[in-house]
Amino acid sequence: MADVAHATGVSSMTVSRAFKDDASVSKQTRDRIREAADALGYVIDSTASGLSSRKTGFVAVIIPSVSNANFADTLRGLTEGLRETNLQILLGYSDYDVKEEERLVELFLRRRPEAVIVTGGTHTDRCRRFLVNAGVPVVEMWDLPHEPIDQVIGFSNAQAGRLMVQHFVERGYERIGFIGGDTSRDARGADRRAGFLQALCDSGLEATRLVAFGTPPITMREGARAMKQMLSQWPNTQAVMCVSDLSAFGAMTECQRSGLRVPEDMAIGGFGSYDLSEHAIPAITTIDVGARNIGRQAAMRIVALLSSTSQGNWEPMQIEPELIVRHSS
Amino acid sequence: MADVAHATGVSSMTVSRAFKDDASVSKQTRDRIREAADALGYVIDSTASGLSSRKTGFVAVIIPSVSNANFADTLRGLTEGLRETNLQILLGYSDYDVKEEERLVELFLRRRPEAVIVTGGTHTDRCRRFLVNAGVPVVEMWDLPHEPIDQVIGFSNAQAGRLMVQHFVERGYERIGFIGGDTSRDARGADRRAGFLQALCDSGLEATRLVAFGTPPITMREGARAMKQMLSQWPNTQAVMCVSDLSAFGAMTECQRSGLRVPEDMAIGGFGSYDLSEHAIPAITTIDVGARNIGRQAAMRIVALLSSTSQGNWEPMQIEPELIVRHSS
DNA sequence: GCACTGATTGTTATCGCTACCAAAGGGCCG
DNA sequence: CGGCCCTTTGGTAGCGATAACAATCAGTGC
Repeated sequence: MADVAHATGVSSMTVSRAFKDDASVSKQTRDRIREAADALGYVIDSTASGLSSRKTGFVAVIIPSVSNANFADTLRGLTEGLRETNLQILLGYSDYDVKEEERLVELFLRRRPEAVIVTGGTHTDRCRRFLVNAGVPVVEMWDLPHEPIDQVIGFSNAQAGRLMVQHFVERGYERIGFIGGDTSRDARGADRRAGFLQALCDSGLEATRLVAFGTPPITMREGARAMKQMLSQWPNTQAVMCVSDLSAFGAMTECQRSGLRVPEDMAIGGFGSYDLSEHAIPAITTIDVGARNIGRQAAMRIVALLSSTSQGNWEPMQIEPELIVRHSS
Repeated sequence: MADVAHATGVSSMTVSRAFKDDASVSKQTRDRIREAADALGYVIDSTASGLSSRKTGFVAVIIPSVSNANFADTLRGLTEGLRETNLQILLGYSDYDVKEEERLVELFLRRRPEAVIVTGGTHTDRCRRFLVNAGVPVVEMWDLPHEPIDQVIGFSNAQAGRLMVQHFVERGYERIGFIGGDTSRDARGADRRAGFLQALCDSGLEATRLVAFGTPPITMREGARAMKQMLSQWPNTQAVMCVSDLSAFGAMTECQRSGLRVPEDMAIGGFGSYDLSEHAIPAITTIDVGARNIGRQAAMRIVALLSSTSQGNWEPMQIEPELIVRHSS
C-alpha cells in the first residue's frame, strides 16, 4: 500500500480510502490511485483491514451437506442475498454431525465473522456456548428450535410429516409407512418422522411401518433398499413417505423393478421438492419448503441486523411447508 | 489473549504457543492455558495471527456451481484432502461466468490465500493476470488448458465426447445427436461437444444434429425440451449424447412421454456419473471422471506444494474419463 | 476582508498476534 | 564443578491496514 501511495504521491491513508466505497476522496484522486494499484498489481489485504477495522466481512455458514440440493439452494439464496453487500460467505458442512458442527463453529469464530448461520437447532453444549458468546448475530435455519439462540428462519419439520399423512388419508390410504435414515444424526429427518407418526395416531391408523436405513443423508440406493425391506416386511403397504425426494425416487424405482405400479399398488411421497421429483415418471408428490427463500431471508435478516439503524424485535420467521401433489400418490 | 496470559500467569507469547501444534510448550502449561481460555471464552483470532505470520490458512476454491453434484463431489474430495491440515476452504461459485470468476478471484486474493484452485482453463485476461501474480500455487482443474497457469489436475472433455461416439458407433447407431446448453459460457461443455463432433466426422457420420438449449448448467427441464426439439427436427435420430446426466434424464423422460422406448427407439448417453443415472429406469449410460478424486488430488498437490520440502516437477495430472455402459444405449 | 463551512488529505496510534532473539533453568558429561 | 545442550519462557518489534483527529484549502455570506 505504501508503494501505491508513493507512486501516486499521496499518503497511504488516502490509498486506503480510495478502496472504500463510502470514503471521501475526490473522484480524480481515486481513479489515479486505482490505476496505479492495477499497474503495480496491488491487491488490498483484507486480513490487515479486518484487524484494524474489526470488520472482517465474513458470514460463517454451516450446512449439513453440499451434495444435497436443498442446502445448495439455501446457499444460493444466501449468496444472492449477500451479493450486493460486502459480506462474504465462509462455508462449512457438518455431514449431519453435531460434533463436526462444533469443530467448524470454533474454527470459524477464529475468523471473527460478523454473523453466524447454522442449520437446525440441535447443537452440542460446547457449540451452543460458542454461539451464545459469539457476540454477533446467530441465525438458526431449517428448523424451529424450542430454545432459539438468537434469530430463527425455519419451518416445522413435524408439520411436513403431518401434511403428507393428511394427504395420504384424503386419498384413502390406510396402511402407511415411512422410510428414513438413522434418526440419531439427522434431527430434522427425525422431526419429520415424529410428525408423521403423530398424525397417523391422530387419524387412528397403525403407525408401525418404519424403515430406517443408512446414515443420513440417505441416497437413492438406500431408498431402494429400504423399500425392498418395507415390501418384504409389510407387503400390503399402500403408501410410503420418504424422508427426502432422493430416497423417494430410489424407493419408487424399486417398486417399478418389482412390478408394482405407482401409485396404484404403492403411493410414494417425498420431501424437498427436488427437480428430480417433478421430472420422474410418474412425478413424485413432495413437500416444498422454499429452500432458496430460507437462504434469502436469512441473508436479509443478517443485513438488517448489521445495519445498526434497524432496531426491530426479531421474531422467529416461520415458513409454511407446502404440499405439492403429483402423480405418485 | 493478554487476559488469558494474565489468568495463567504466563506471557502472551506462551499463550500464543499453546495454540500452535508444533510449538515448544510444556504439556502442563499448555493444558493450563487451554483450560483458562475455555473458561474465559477466549477464541484465538486468526485475522491477527494471519497478519503476523503471513499464513492465513485459506485455500481459495472457485467452482461453477454448487447445485451440480459433480462439483459438489469435487468439493467433498477437496475438503477430505484438507481435513487433517490446518487449511480452510474459501469457496465461491462463478455460475459458469468468467467475469464472475474474475470478481471472485480478486475478492479472494484480498484474503491472502495460500493457494488458489479454479475450475477450467478459460479466464478473462485480468483474471489470468491476477492468478499469475498471486504468488501462491494455482491449480486449474476439470480441464487440460493449452497454456496452464501453474498446476493442472484435469481431463480432456473432448475425449469424453469421443468416448461416447465410439460407444454409439459400436452399438451400430448412425444418426447421432448432441444436446447441450449455450456453448458461449460453458467451455467444458463446448469441449465435449467439439470432441463429439470430431469423432462423428472421423467415423464418416453426419454431424448436424445439435440442439443447444438454455444457459448452462442445463437442467432436466431443458434436457426434455431439447429432446422435444430434436425429435421434431430430426425424427429419425437413433442416439443422443447429453452434456450432463441431468439433461440426459430429462431427455429420456421426454422420450418415454412420447412413447419412445429407450434404448430401442432412442439411445441416450449422459455425462458425469450422477447417482441418478444409475437408478433411473433404464439406467443411463454415462461417463465418469471421478469428480471426488479430482478434488482429492488437487488437495494433495496443494499440501505437497506448501510443505516446502517437496521439490518435484509437477506435470499436469491427466485423468482418464471412463465410459460406463448401462441400459439406455 | 474575515470568520465559517465543507471537502479533501495527512499524522499518529493502535488492532491482536507471531517472528526473532535472548535468557533462564535443569540435566549430563568430563 | 564448569561448560554445554536442550527445553521452556519472556521481551520487542512489526505484520498492513484503519480510526480518530488535525490540517489544509477553496468557496461563501456578510
